[in-house]
Amino acid sequence: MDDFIAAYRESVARYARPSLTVDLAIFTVLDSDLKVLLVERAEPPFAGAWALPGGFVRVGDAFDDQGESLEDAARRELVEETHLELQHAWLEQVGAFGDPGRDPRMRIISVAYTALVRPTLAPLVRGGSDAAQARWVSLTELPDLAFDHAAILERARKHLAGRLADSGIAFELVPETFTVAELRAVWTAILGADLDPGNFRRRFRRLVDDGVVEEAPGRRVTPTKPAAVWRFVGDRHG
Amino acid sequence: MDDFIAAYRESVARYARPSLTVDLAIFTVLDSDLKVLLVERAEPPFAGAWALPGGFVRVGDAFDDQGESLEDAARRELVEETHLELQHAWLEQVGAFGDPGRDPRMRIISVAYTALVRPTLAPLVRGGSDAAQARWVSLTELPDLAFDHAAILERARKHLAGRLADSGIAFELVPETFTVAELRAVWTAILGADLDPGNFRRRFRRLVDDGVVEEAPGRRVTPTKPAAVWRFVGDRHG
DNA sequence: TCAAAAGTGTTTCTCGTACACCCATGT
DNA sequence: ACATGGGTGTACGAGAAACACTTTTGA
Repeated sequence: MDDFIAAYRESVARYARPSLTVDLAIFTVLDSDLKVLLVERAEPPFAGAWALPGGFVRVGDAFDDQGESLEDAARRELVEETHLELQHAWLEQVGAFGDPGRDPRMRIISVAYTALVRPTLAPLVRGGSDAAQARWVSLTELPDLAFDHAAILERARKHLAGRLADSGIAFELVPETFTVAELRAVWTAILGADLDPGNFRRRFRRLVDDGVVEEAPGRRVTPTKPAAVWRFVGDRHG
Repeated sequence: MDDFIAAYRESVARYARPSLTVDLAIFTVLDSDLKVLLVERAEPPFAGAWALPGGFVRVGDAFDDQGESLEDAARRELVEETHLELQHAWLEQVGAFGDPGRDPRMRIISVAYTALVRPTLAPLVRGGSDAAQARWVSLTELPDLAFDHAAILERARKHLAGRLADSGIAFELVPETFTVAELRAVWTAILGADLDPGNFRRRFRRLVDDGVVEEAPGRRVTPTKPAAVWRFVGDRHG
């Protein structure tokens, strides 16, 4: 069997190989507005331009160590680029982007991931070592992005919107306890469209009936009538 | 600028590169049953086992030629593996699969695509040159698959089901002209659940009202009451 | 005339949408 | 007391689901 493997490594080696990266569309919601984490590139190509954080995947060819998985690479980059404890943050693959010419240096395949960061943690991101700076940018005021990152970001945003209704991702973007209005703000930010407060409340009540959320002690301090506070029940990765 | 590129090709070359393939989940509907095209592997690893058709992506590092795009590679494999004129078949990316160890030879990243073949063409597939044989296999009687192709196939099937309602893919799996019952058979095959004939007919009528389908001349020859025949209007890639 | 499938109608329930309205509270 | 946002009620319509029913054909 090892003979076969050795022989085939030889034969397969004839095919040229691309470089492999992961790029991350890391979202949060601040001020009822969907924002994405961008880094300013310090080095060419596209030095000085804004880009999605990302990096090369650690790849090996040893029989017993072929390197890290794509998702592990994405999580590693997520932690490195934010300097936060986000090992358990929600993260999902968006797809592969590999058009020739997308990186002028060489053929690079990028596997894109989307991740979510709680707004309570969002202000604490410090930026990675290899990037000049990192910044939360509203999707409504995006600068020109390096490479094909504008396309990646657009696909990531659609991916997120598509998963909103049938997964618990909205709960990833509110504090541990939250009000109905706060959750609705997340939905409107992701969908980019207003939702009727009354109708949203009814959907919310269904979640309560199903045991998905439960009332939490305490109330929000507000300049007006204080809203009830709720908590998400169960693992957030529905 | 070329200096930069040269310098960075050098620096980036430090990162090991994986091999890159595309794998295809090619579906059709035969006898009201969703089937996928499998090939019997002629060579190790997994010689003799069934697998999804696929192959290496042509990758280059020349400044002016970085090789073919992922989708081009998928289309090329689609034609090569079926020996049919399917350059314009419906085809969509499912995602990237790159777990270490998924191929025992070496680190290989596979970008999975789903494609659809019209049932009228399905019996004509001859199989690729590198595979022992190709066969349409019902999803209900799948053999063990090579590599992680079982996982890829499952994701592809879900991708298909998710796109059924909001895209015109069902029309890709019926002849140019079709009856309501034939289209319903495609839906039930993809969803794996029965649909009420009456309710489906009403949904269908809505499509007629919206101008998505129109009546076509002729009737089906059947042993019983002949059904009206319809035609899809507009480009099929909604 | 009979089976089989095409095609229609009806009833019920759920859910989205729009919108009016009451209620509680901090200022 | 009053503005503000929390929270409730209602009415309409689209559409899913279940199912009975009529119609049209070939055998």
